[in-house]
Amino acid sequence: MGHRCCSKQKVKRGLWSPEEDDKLVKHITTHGHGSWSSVPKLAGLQRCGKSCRLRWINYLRPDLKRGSFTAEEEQIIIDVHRILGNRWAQIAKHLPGRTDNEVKNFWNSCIKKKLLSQGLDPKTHNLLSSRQRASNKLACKYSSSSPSSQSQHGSFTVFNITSHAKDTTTTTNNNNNNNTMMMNPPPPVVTFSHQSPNPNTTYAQNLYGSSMDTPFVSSSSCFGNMLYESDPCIWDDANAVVETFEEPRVDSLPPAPQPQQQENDDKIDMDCSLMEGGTGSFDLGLLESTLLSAAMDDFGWNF
DNA sequence: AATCGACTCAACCGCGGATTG
DNA sequence: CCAATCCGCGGTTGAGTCGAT
Repeated sequence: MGHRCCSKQKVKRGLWSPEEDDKLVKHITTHGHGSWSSVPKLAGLQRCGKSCRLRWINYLRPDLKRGSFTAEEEQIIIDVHRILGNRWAQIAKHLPGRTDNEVKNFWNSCIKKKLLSQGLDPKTHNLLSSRQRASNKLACKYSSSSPSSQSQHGSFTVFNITSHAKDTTTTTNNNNNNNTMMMNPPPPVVTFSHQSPNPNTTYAQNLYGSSMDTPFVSSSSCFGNMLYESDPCIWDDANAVVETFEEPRVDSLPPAPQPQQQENDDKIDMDCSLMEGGTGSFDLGLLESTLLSAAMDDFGWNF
């Protein structure tokens, strides 16, 4: 076995020792990482480049924020995951100081269970069928007694959110003197004002509440045009949604697109339920900034 | 005190896309 | 073009930890 990148070398595996960390930090802070495959040799480490890269990105980077996720961060993860699916690296870009690995772990250990306990499918964010919910009762039971942060903010809603993309011109990049140390540009800052949801309010009511008095198409079209002009393929599916959209009955919610499929198709699809309450309970600012930044990454746009 | 099961999270693996020769 | 290599990503694993019994 062994990594392809370092199959010829004898490499150490497993947890990193403080000495190894020290070597890696010293090397990267003085020389930058350059080519990761050459880092182990230059830094005097018996590790493969891949392992060094991972250690640096997930643990040693100076701009990492340690500690547990805040309620705000958690909400951002849920919202962006709803849009992008399991694109952890993209999601992490909305959380300065957090890594994709951290976000992924947090999702798998906490958020997933919390969504299940809310009767929501963590993949689609849609309401689980009664059968699925029944099979998840165990998870609910677990989750309700979970010591995780949920107790701090009670039940949450994916929808009762307002968000505003803020000034994105503020830059935090202070590593200009070493381009190998450059961090990602700061993501759009997104703020939320949480509303305390009524725990008795059903998901479906949130999703297609009677407040939706603005036609779906018009509420989304301004945003749609923006991306459509840039890349029509993004909106292939969305158009399909628009064409087939009709106000669903509570018991026949349309399935949200599967994140996996989205990835395979390399498209950014949008769940029509996302457009719920086009009149305001979901602020398009977040959606806009998220999709736009994802699109910029996917298509290599630079402004 | 010992055991066990659940949970967390750092690290690894394999894959696919990009780059290079 | 094509093969080799590099890089980044998402999925998975397993050692360590913690709480319940």
